[in-house]
Amino acid sequence: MDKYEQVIELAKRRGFLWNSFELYGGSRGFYDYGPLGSTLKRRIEQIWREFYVIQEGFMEIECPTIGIEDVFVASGHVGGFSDPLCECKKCGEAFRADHLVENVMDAAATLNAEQLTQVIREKGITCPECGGEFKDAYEFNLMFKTTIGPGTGRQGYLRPETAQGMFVDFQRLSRFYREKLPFGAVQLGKSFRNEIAPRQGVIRLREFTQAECEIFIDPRDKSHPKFERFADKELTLYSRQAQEEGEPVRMKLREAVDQGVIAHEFLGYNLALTNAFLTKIGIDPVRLRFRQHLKDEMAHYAIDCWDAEIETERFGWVEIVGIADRTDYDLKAHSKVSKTELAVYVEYPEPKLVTSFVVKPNMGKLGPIFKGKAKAVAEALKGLSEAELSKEEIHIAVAGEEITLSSDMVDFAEETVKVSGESLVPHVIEPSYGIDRIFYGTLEHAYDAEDVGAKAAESGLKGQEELDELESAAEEEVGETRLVMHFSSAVAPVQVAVLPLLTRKELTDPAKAILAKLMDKNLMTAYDDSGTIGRRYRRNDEIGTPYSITVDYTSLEDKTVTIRDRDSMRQVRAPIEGLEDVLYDLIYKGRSFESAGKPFNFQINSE
RNA sequence: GCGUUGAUGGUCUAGUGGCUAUGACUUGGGCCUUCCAAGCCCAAAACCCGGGUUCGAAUCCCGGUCGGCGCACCA
Repeated sequence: MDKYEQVIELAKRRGFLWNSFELYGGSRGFYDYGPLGSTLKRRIEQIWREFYVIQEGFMEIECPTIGIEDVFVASGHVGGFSDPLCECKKCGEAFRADHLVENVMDAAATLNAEQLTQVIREKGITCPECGGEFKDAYEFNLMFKTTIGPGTGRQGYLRPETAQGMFVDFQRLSRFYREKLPFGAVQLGKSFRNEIAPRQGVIRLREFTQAECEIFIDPRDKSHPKFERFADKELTLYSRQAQEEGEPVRMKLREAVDQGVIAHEFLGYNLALTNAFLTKIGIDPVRLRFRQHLKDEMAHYAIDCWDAEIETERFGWVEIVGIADRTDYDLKAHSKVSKTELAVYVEYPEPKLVTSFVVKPNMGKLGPIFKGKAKAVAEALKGLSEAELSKEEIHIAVAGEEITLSSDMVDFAEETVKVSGESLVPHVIEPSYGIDRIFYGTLEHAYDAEDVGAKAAESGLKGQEELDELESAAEEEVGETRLVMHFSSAVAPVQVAVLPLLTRKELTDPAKAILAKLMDKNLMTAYDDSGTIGRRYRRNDEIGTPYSITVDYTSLEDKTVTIRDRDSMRQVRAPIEGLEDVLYDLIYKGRSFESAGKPFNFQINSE
């Protein structure tokens, strides 16, 4: 079993991830999040909200998952999100029809399926695999189609990304933020893509969760007001140049922006923010890098684009976040299709006085004389210089006809107007997170099958004598292993387990009382009194419960319990009084485990 | 979508054209247990779906579904 299999096996068994519709044989590209998975995912999303909504101030909106056609015409998904496919009659192999045609003509990408079929027929293109003939080409659109309303209804699509919601709501958002750049909004939710062949479990789904943020910024100024926060932060950058050399480089953010590796501060800040988020939820920094899109893989309108990638054992480096400067492409596209100006008015620091030469044809006189031609005459006048307009008789040519006008038919003057600002189409910085992939990443990076003997020794839980025994035993056979999910306590689905040492009423009663206290503190708590204490610790290790509380007979005497730390397996003894606050601080405030109580050195009994 | 390969309790697995289909772990009930899984007793739980061949199919054949891999695809 490779690591992916091990992680998926555990995830399935323990209620993190299940294949959807298993009862009926399943369906590819869909996964259920079980009780623990759902909780873990929600915690990840909640931390994401802390970063983007609370810290950055980009409020969350919620738009329908079904969109109308216009939206995706504007976004380019109707036209561009489909691939023309073409299958060989003989061997059945499928090819991109436009790729087949590319060699014999230019602009193959602009043709539709019908046209492509025609070209393939005319040019006699055959299967590169077997030389067979091709069937007709057809469009495979990656969007799920549906019908809105009864009957023929209106064509609708399940959204292939959440981003469009923020673009469509741009005007409303702009007013909400009192028309002051930069502003942004986020959306967390489901998106849908009818993948041709989804694989790799949760890495490529047909229904998946995105967390996207669209930040609208002033195109003339891409500095970031909080840049200093991360300026000295070192990131692993796999820039275009680094990719040529084959080795990512560690670089401080300031250097990267100064040297032009990252296009500008705003993008750089967002790389660092992503780095901070991913690290916080437990992505291993060593297995995290930022890879720059190569020129030819970047959308034509984008200025710069970086993917956060994590290393997985089976799939190698997997993209989990895309951070792009999408310029004004999206707003302009929606502006064009909706015929609405999508821009903000930006005031200058000082109003500008703009002097210009203004020509005002006197339409009251031109109209009756020139009738239908009056407009053309007026336009011609606007093109004249001051010197020409100053003459007694003004000569112009309209549609090849010489026309002479008297000077009273036009006024002109040097005019100075005060301009206090201008309309700007903002640029968009877009961090786009694939939550399901991030979810898998936290599972794989948290997963560990560790040697218990070695771990116990490391944590000082074994005596020297036993250690020696262990060493000689280790040569013979592999020691006992325990499966541990080293979730950061911020995302762990179960935060505390309460375990009476023995299943006896005098211990279970106070244990249940403690459970109630912890629940009151809003901690996700589990109670378990079945089997031996060791088994229960292991069970909780497997689901990544960071802390376990054990009630023993000493508890009855001095009102203390032990707290066990999942990773080190060490224990401290702490008073029951105030225990909920101690745990809250351990989980949310980064309080050190050693400070939580007095050391409780119970040596593991190897009997 | 094409090719290839697989599918047995919750998990991992044994197995053969033929009686009540292995085993381990897990789970539940009980016993025992004063801090790190595998002690004892009891119990629950499976041959992916449909068709065919056959006296008889979980086993052989065909199709489907799902999983792995390769090709293609991958905002």
